[in-house]
Amino acid sequence: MFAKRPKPLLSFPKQQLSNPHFFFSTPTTFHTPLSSLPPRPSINQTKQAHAQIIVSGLGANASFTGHLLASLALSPSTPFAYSLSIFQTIQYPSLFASNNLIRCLAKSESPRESVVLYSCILGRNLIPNNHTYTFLLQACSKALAISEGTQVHTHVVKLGFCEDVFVRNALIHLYSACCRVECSKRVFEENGHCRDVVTWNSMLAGFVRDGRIGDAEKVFDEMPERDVISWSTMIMGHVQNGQLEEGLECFKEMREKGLRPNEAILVTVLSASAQMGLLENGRLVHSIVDSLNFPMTVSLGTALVDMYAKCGCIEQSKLLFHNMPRRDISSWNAMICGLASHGLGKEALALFERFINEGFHPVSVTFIGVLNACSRAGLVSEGRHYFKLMTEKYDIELEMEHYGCMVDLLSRAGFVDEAVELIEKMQAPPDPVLWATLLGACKIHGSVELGEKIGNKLIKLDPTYDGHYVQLASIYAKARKWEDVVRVRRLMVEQNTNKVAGWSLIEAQGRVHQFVAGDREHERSLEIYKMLETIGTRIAEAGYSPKISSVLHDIGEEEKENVVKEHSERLAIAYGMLVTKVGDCIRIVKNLRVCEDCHEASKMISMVFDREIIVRDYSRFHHFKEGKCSCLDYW
DNA sequence: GTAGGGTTAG
Repeated sequence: MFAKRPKPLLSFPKQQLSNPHFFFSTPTTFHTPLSSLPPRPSINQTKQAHAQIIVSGLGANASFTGHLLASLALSPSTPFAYSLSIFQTIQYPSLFASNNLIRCLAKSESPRESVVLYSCILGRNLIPNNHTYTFLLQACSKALAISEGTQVHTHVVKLGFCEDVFVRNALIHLYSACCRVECSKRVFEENGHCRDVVTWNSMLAGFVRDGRIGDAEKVFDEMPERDVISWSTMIMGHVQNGQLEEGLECFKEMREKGLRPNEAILVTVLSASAQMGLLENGRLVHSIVDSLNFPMTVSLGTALVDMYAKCGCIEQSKLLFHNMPRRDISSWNAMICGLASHGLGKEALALFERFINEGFHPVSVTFIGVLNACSRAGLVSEGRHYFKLMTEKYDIELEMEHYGCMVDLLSRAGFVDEAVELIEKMQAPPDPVLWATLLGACKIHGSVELGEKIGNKLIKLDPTYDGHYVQLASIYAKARKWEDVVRVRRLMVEQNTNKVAGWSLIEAQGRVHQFVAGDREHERSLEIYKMLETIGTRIAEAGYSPKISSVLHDIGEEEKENVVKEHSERLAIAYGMLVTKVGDCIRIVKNLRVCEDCHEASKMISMVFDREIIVRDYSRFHHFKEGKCSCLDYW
């Protein structure tokens, strides 16, 4: 019925699309001579079959040619020009051949063209079928052509394909790809009887893509059957939306059901373990990779390198990196950044040089690793050199993170004026984080005057963030300017700021134990505090005295000591001492930076109890061993 | 005679 319409329903933006006659010009010879096409090994077999068809005189047989197109549509690397040239040899293309050409277009670089071809189908009195719409909607999704897609939807309704599960699924996918998840939901809810696992997965992916994790979970709970794609969508949904624990929990549930994960799931859960610093969990995933005989692909290898580096096992990370059968730029980036986070600056720079010598071209992230490596190891002249190199030689655009590394490097090394100059010369308005970095350096160098200026500026910029008050107050505290400490603290209370609670976690006996300062919630709290006492006595005997300048409160010295003694990482270390064997390494992850006193205490604990303690703080790793820290007190 | 959903890494 559509073919009889004088004008097609669709109003395509023709100026951007091909001439419709292009598709149905019905030439009897090839539009593009076979010999002029560049050789593509992946379609060689199809070409050979094509040649056979021509040689055997079946070139004009529409059925053979239709099948040839169908096979070309299956190959992802077929150049569209080649498929088109075959299509154009058919004098009267059937719907079958036309559908397969739409399918070829859907996979091509110009999927939007498929609507023109569709329009030609209508003009040639061919009646589209369910296959036509599946391919056409797929093409509209790829082109993010919502306007054309919506018009195609009206045709679907008029032609009565609303109950075809393939067409419905393609519609749900189209709307979610074009950020119209409410429309996806409407299609999903209409004809509710007509659903299969793909329908549910498409709706699930739609909510995930839109960040509606709650709705996605509801769909996931309600779906009558789940396949590996349902699980991978849900796990990735959690992880990509920052719900790391939920992602790991979902993975665990999947494993309990006896399902085999795919590579994407494994990479995602490795990433979640890495972000949380959960070494035991990461190791478990690694053992699954091995036991299921997954090949060590670039993605899996990179995820493992990243996980071990972020969980404190830099040696294991290096070993895996060097044994990777193949690496890509991300593998190198992960390794360079990993080395940098462990303070192995020189090693990171040496690896970067090897990377260049092997012919790789660095990207923005590579330089974040390189500049971080310089900053964490105090390599000032190297930092200046690479900062220049990235723009002048590699033409990489400077981003806020690069400035962040440079400001940190310069100001911490004492070149505060140079850092200020760098910020002031920036073309884009500087992120307050840059000033906050400078403020941190002012604390290290005891620059009260500049710190005061920057601190007040930051407080004015964001009066609700407590971090700026804390930093400024600790600058005053270090200078023993208690009146100012009290004033800033009072201001902080008056402004009703949002306090970021500090926490530390430790994995032990298959569980994650998280502590906050002064925490008494843990089931073994009494023993933990007893252990804290023992630790305190033993390290005091060895010559430790508390560094309490980081304590804000205008309280007595003794009380200050108690406050730092109960910092979250002390509680985590004490718990670690309770539950691990003598000589075992204790691994802690915390969300804030290590305070000066805890850093000193950790060094002493490592010596007195002969324990290696590895702390991942907000910005880097600290390996405490035999009374020393890998950061050499430079952090 | 043709079909669909999910790809990770600082």
